[in-house]
Amino acid sequence: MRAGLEKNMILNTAVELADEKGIAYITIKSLAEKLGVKPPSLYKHISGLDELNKELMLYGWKLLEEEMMRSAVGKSKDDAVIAMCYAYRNFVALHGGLFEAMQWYNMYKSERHLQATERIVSLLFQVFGAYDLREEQKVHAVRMLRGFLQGFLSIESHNGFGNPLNVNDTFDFSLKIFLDGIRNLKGENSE
Amino acid sequence: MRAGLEKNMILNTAVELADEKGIAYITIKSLAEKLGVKPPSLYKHISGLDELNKELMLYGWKLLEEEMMRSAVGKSKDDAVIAMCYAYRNFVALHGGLFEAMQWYNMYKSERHLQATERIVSLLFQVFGAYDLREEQKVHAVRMLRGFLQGFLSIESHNGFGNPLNVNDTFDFSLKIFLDGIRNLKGENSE
DNA sequence: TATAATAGCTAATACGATTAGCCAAAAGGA
DNA sequence: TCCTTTTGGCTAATCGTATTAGCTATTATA
Repeated sequence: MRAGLEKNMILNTAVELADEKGIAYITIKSLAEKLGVKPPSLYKHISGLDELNKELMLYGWKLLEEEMMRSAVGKSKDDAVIAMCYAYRNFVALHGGLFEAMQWYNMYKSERHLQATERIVSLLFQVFGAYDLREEQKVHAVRMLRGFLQGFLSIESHNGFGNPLNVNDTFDFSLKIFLDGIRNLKGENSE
Repeated sequence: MRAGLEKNMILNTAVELADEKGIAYITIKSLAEKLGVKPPSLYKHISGLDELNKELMLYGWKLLEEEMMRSAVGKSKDDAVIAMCYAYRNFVALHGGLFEAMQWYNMYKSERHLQATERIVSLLFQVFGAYDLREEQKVHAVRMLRGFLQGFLSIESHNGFGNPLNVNDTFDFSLKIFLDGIRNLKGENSE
């Protein structure tokens, strides 16, 4: 009987592996084992470990995009921004390993990767359209938020915040400072 | 004649390798080659690739700490914060590979790593001491800044900001929003 | 039912990390 | 200076994982 592998099954298994044990445990060997198959069999579905990691990265960005989009449906301005940030945060909480993979493969700056992140950037950009901002202010705002989210969530997911103070509160605190700042820009907009 | 290796020479060479070509190029093989030595020779100085990566991570945090500290000497409040953020940014610009290594080895959450980052956190915390903030507000502020810097600089160093708009401006924009936000907290301090 | 395509397997290969064990260079003391 | 010890670098061997080659049974299909 055949195992009935599919590329998607392999990807999903890789995601599980990464989320459970960390990205370093994504190996052909462990994947094959988890799928109940011998290592060479995987090559009938993927070209190698490298492709797999890239697929994983793209899959992660796509999933994140969907979550963020879904979270912001029917919301605008601060509500939308906050919803999307929380969606990102929940995503990382649920998919720490996948999130790592998304970062790690930054290294291999590829066109596809840029496109994948670009979609999320557009999403954010769209939400900031509801604020009274100049174009370049929107770009700055999106970049700032991207940077903060990526760094903050990376640290959080690795338990890098030593202080026992509640991390949720810090997240809210940060979003508030950010959104207050964006709101205050309006006044400077007609200078 | 002996090659006269030293652990520090190996570390420095690894840093060069990482900064020039990326963290993935740090291998025993390439290191040995760059040092004009055969791979097994390295084991007389280091216990293996894993230790090397950990040393690299610690070395990076130490270097960054020094740079940040140096940058803030004789400064206080906004000036100090801005100086330290720029020191961080310059560090990443100069040591993209080392910065990657510092992140990558987050994976191996170790006591030494926590201690290494803790020193930088204290540094920031100390600077925020000059603001009129409650203790937990200081913690929040430091965390927010850490998150932002790590994420933003990671994206920047991988050329992840597609838009041609000047990235310096975004950095300044972000610091301004952050510092304005911190300053505004004062008013809420006695509630 | 015969044929073609293909998924999974075993065996073989490649390559980097690491270990074992040898030997000459350096260091240090008489 | 000569002897002894330490040690750094080397070659050869081992190990582990990725990947390829080539076979065969299963599945799809005409």
